[in-house]
Amino acid sequence: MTPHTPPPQERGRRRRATLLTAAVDLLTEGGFAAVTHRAVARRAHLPLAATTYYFTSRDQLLAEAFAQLVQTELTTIRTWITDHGLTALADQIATTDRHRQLGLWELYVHAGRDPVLQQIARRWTDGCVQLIAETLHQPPGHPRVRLLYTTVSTLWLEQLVEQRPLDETRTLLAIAIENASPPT
Amino acid sequence: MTPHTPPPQERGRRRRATLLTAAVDLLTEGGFAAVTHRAVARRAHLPLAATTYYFTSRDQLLAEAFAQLVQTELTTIRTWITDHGLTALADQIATTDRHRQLGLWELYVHAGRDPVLQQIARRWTDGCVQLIAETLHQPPGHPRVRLLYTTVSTLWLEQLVEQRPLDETRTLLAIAIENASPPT
DNA sequence: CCTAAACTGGCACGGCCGTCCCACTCCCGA
DNA sequence: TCGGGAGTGGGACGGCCGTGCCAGTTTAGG
Repeated sequence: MTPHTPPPQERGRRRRATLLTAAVDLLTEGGFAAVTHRAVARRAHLPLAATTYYFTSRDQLLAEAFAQLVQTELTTIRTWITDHGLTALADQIATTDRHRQLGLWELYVHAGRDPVLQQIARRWTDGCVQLIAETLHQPPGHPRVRLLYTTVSTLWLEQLVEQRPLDETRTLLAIAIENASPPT
Repeated sequence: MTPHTPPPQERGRRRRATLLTAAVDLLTEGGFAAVTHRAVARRAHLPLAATTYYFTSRDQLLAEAFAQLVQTELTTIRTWITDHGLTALADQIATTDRHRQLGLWELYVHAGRDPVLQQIARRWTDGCVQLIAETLHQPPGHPRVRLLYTTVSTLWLEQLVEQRPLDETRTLLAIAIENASPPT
């Protein structure tokens, strides 16, 4: 009857992907509550039933959207860091679409109540730590890396939510990076 | 007609407080979406219309509940730190009701989309920083304090959402506190 | 004591929600 | 070529939502 999993036919696979993208967009725009079957279908220019045809439930749709968002953001950040360096991350946060990342954090927190999402949340953290480890040329397990990540993470979220003046964030970030640099 | 503000009469003021408490409870239990007029009224053993009588809208109710939650949590943590020290904060996180704090963070992130909540979110951050400053006997503006807060904050949220093994959190927290201690 | 304001509580409207259902069309493989 | 499963789409059901309405009741203050 209903696949709810990778659909066998080409057109179906494309449709599923379209729905997922629409879900991610809505998530980033209106957050969480905006991701309804109807809204997703409308955004994807597909009939309402398509959403229940390709996804068992709204929860599954949300989970997959979260996973996709995590994936996308991680690669975006990786590119940015490669191009501009870790120190400039503060500006990246200010530059990039706030809502996009607010949606990510919204789901991240929600993951605390949902084991399925929790797994994806861990992937997000691991990915960020990994990224910082690469930048610092240190193993991901090292406390220095881990601690720098915690600082980056909070500054990031704080910037998104509270929109404090940017220069303070920049300063703190610079200090934290300095502290975390290997003694050589 | 409707006060929507501090009600003049005693009974009314009590009722309003009851509704607020009920809202906080629901927020912590089911998160965000669980705070509906009907649910709050039911929880407070009051008729549905009481919620619209004492609060202009659901948004206002949520905002006040958030403010109360922030207030409560801050004093709780202050007490804990005074009694057990900053290092033991990791155990506090594990001990205290997870859902209660998940609700707080949920609203914190949501504050990124709502200017009214944003103000309360800033109060939360400021309160935490202040707390750490007191513990370290240093001015709240000092980068050391600020940076220690970022670490504590992330470890806290991470513990709540991802439920990683506790000892790693404890270790990292200890290192961070060590780093942040004044050189003397 | 009595009147106006504060408060109560039941009710209903309109809307959006997730999900299910079913007749229909298309396209792949035998 | 043709049968059947994959895919489609329109509609409907039951439920919960926020909010407005209003006749009734209580209570403070003159």
